[in-house]
Order: sequence, then C-alpha cells, then structure tokens
Amino acid sequence: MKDVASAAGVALKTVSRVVNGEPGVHPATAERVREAIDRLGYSRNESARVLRAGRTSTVGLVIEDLADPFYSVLGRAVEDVVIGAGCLLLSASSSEDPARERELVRTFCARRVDGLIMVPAGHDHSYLRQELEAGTPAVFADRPPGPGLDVDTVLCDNAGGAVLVTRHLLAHGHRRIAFLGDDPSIFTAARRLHGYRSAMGHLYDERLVAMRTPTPGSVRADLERMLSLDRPPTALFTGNGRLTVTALRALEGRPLALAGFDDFELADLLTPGVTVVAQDPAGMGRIAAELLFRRLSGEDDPPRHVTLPVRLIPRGSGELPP
Amino acid sequence: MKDVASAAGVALKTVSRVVNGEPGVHPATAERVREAIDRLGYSRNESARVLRAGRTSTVGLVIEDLADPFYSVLGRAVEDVVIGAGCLLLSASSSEDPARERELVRTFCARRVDGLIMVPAGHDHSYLRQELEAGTPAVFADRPPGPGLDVDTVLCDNAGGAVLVTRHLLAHGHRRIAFLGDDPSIFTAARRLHGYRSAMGHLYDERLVAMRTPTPGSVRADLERMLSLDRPPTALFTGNGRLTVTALRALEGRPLALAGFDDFELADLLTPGVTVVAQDPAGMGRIAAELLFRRLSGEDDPPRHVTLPVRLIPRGSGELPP
DNA sequence: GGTGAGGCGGACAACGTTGTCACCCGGGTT
DNA sequence: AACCCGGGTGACAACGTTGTCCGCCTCACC
Repeated sequence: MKDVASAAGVALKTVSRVVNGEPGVHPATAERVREAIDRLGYSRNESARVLRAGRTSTVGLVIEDLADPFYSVLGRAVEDVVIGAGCLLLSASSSEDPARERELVRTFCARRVDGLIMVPAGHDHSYLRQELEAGTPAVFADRPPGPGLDVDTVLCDNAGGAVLVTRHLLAHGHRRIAFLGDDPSIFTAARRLHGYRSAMGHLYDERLVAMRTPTPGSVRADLERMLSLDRPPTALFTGNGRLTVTALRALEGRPLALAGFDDFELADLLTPGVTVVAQDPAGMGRIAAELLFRRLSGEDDPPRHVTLPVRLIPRGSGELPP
Repeated sequence: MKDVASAAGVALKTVSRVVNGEPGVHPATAERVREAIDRLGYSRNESARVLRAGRTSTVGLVIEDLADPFYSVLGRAVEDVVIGAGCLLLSASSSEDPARERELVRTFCARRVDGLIMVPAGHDHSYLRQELEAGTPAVFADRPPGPGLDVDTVLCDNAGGAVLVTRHLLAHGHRRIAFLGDDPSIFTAARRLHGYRSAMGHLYDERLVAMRTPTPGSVRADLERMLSLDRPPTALFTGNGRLTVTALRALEGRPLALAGFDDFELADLLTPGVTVVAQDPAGMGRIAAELLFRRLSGEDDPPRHVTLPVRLIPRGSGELPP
C-alpha cells in the first residue's frame, strides 16, 4: 500500500480510503490510485486489516469426517451461509477423537475465528467456556455439548425418528426387530436406541441389540449371532447410514426386512429400495450457521435448541412381511 | 501478551520468548510467565504473528462442490496432509462457476494463504500469474490450468480410462455403444469423449453421443432419443459418477449394458453390480497437497504433471451381452 | 479582500507480535 | 584493577492496515 501511495503520489491513508470506498477522495485522485493499484497488482493484506479490526471474518468448522456424505453435505450448507456473509470457512475433521477436536478448536481460536460450528466428538467441552467468555460463539450441530455447557444447538429428532422406524416395522407385522447401532457413547446412537427401546415396549429383547463402533467384521458377527438365535429377528433397524450400508453388504441378499436411520444416495435403486428415516443434513448445517451469525450480529438471547424433524421414506425393504 | 507481561512482572519480549520456547530465559522466570498465561487464559494472536512472519500457515482449497462425494474425499485427503504439516485449510466451492472461482482465489490470496489447491472451473487462469509471481504457489487437481499457464498438476488418466471401458464393452460383443458425457468444455469430459471415440474407431456414430450439463430431464431425453433409433445402442458408457447414477434412474431397469467412469458407493450392491473405471480421489488430493508442500519448502523444479492410473472394476452391468 | 465552510489530503498512533540490539550484572581472566 | 564474557532481560522498531485528528486549499459569500 505504501508503494501504491508513492506510485500515485498520494499519502498512505488516501490509498486506504480508495480501497475501502470511503468518501472524501477527489474522483481524479481515486482514479490515479486505482490505476496504480492495477499497475502494481496490489491487494490488501487481510492479516493486517484483521489485526486492526479484531474480526477475522472467518468461521471454523469441526466435523467428524469431511469425506462422510452426511457431514460433507452439512459442511457445504455451512459454507454457503458463511460465504454469503462475506466470511471464509476453515474446516477440519476430528475423526471422532476428542483430543484432536480440542486441539483443532484451540488452533481455530488462536487464529481468532469469529465463531465455531462443531459436531463434537467428546463429551467434555469445558475447555470451550474460556473461548465463549472471550467472545467466540460456538454452535453445536448433530450432537449437543457435554454437561455443564449450554450453547446454541441443532439436533434432529433422533428418538422420534427411531420410534417412527420401529413402529413402521411393528405395523408391518414384525415382532422380533433387531437394532444395530453405533457406540452408545455417541449421543445420536444412544437417543436412537432409546427411541427403539421405548417403541418396542415389552417386545424389547436385549439379545436383538448390538451397539458398538461398526466394522464390516463386527456387523457380520453381530448379524450372524442374532440370525442363529432360536427365534431370530424378522426385521432389522440400522442406526445410521454407514451401518445400513455395511449391513446390506453383510446380509448378502438374505431376506430380512430392513429400515435404517439416515437416507443415502441410491437407497431407491437397490432391490428392494431401502426404507429409511431421513434427516436433512443441509438444513442442519444451514440453521447452525444462521444461528452462529445471529450471535455474531450481537444477539444475546439464551441458547437456542433446535430439533429438526425427520421423515420416513418407505421404499420396500421396510415393508417386507415377517 | 502485554497483560501477561505485567502480570508476571516481566517485559513483553520475555513472554514472547516463553511462548515460543526460545532459549535464554531463566527457568524461574519462565515458570512465572507460564503461570500468568494460565491464569489469564492467554492465547497468542495468530493474526499478529502472521503479520510479522509473512506466512499464514494456511492453504486454500477451491473445489467444485464440497458436498460431491468425489471432491469431499479429495478434500479430506488434502486436509490430512495440510493438518499434518501444521497448517489449516480454507475450503470453498466454486459451483463450476469461473467467476466465483476467481473471486474465491482473489479472496484467498488477499488472506495471504501460503498456497492454493484448485479444481478449476474456468479455462482462463491468467489471473493466477500475478499471484504465482507474488510467491503463492498453486497446484491443479483433476483438471489442468488453462492455456498459457503451467503449474503442478495432478490428473487421472481420463482418455486411457475411457479407452479401457469402451474396449471392455467391445470385448463383450457390443458394437453400438452410447456415450453420455458432461459438457465438453469440462476438461475431463472432453478427454473421456476422446478416449471413447478413439477406441470406437470406425464404429463411432455421433448419434450415440450426448454431451451436455446433465439434469435428470436431459439424461432421460438423451436416452429416449438414442433408444428409439433404428439401430439403438446395446450398451451405455456414462462419463462420470453423477451421470451413471442419473442414467440408472432414467433407465428404470431397462436391460442395457452399462459401464461408468468413477466408482461410487453401493455400485456393488445394485443388481447387476455396476461396472466402472475407478479413480482414486483420495490419492489425487494427497498428491496435490504433497506437491504443494514441496513447493512451499522451496523446490524450484519445472512444474510436475502427475497422471494417476485408473482401474477397471467389472461388476456385472458391463458384462451383459448385447 | 476577508472569512467561514467544506472538500480533500496527510501525519500519526495503534492493533499484537517478533527480530535486533543494547543493557545489566556476576564471575573469571589478564 | 581493568577487562571481557555471556546469560538473562528489556526497549524499540517494524509488519500493513485503519481511526483520529489536523491542516490546506478552494470557493462562495459578505
């Protein structure tokens, strides 16, 4: 900027005024400055601007895995809102590791992001309190913050969706309905199990439940175990998109009614089509980002808790008879 | 930092030394400073550090769409390398819009990212020359830069993959093979068409080719037109993952041999399984990021051009007889 | 011709950090 | 006693920008 100023034969501040479109500059002077800017290929150094202004116009996004379709769609929705607000998005994957999550948040805060959007991996977010008090708002998406911390949160109706699926299978005559879920320490997994269990009522049988971090091997083993019971399940409820797909592979076409949490591409093209209860990851991302920007524009209401509805999409696999 | 200094009763510079682990600070003093840091919850302001140092330890990623499985996997691989190098990743989607791409690059450069990784949307990247000369290296992935610009580039073997698919279909007895591709102004689409055409040789028939930005409607229309020809195609080659899926929906189970460019999740679970030629998006992202960091560590060789191999995965749909 | 207003331009400080250099002080050497 | 040495510490400038404030010039009006 100094160079531009001397090239145009004006003072530093005048260049700054032109760059920022401030009034009080003679059109001819402004033109001369712009010409010098073009000639020298000058572009404002945002770091310095940030240092002065105190705001970075940057939002940090911590998700579980950028490559997961659910989270990448969520991330894209966040990005659209963030870019629309004239900010940029720093994104990083926690890989479901609380330590990495914390480290990423620390890094983001050292960079003075204006706000954070998080899909938390851990259950202890007390380390965030300091940042929040320092004025960096955070919004949680998909999963709530750990105990003792209350901030804006966007969740889907996990329990309600699980009830919906379970009742749907019950309505089609199933009584032995297995549930395959993720590690119950994950909030969504626990809520979905809860919904399943309450909808099953006295039909609940813990031998038909498997909850752990899924791998192709573990899913296969769990299914084998259940299917070789005296009274094997006639239907299967899978607790998230990845599990549904893994289970489909493990079943290898064995006829078992199936319904899953989370929609996924091509669910409609399989035979039979896979019945799911669908979330709206894009909506979740968008709303989380909007909540964040509301805070950034000074809103000071108590934390909001948004629960997004889910939608049952029957496609055939969940309507198979027992 | 000023507050920490006065709280610990030392000079600013001493705190800076402690924070940066520089030698020459008395252990007792350092301890006092660290105690003050913890007490005040201080964390270094990276913006100021950046302003001083000139490097932001930030990499900008411009891709077509963060929500697209291909690009989100690529993005995740980039992220892993970037984080591993102690940097952060700014990501943004161009939505296949050259103007937006340019604007994003401009914004990233104003923020003084250390380097750029791009999946370009446009064909004119002369605007990058200035940034390159200013010392911001760029690496292109999936598609090369426009004419007149030569930088590190990672592509897959588009033409070779298309030849592979076409020959595979020919080997299974097909002579009338249709090609459904994206807008030929997109590099990958053009290269794949080229591969298809050269493999078809004298069997090439332009009535069996449709190249345009795909929508469900356009794909349906193109297929209808081809299938109602006097001598309709007996096989279909779809030019990218999205097109393959769209075509599968449009075909609604009509028996037509099908093979596509790009692998996609569940391709193996459809009936029949979908034969594809698979790229390695994660490898592409990783290599692009590694090339970038090689530049950042001072390498000054001529631009490298990496072509990644592709792999044919027969799953059934491409082995159907005419 | 003097005067006040307003348009325009510039000098300077400050944002928070780090590199440079100088200082202080105790202990060992000449 | 004069000197040097070096570990520990601090003052200061600089990075590039913008907010504040001041001053100049012009023009209209008395």
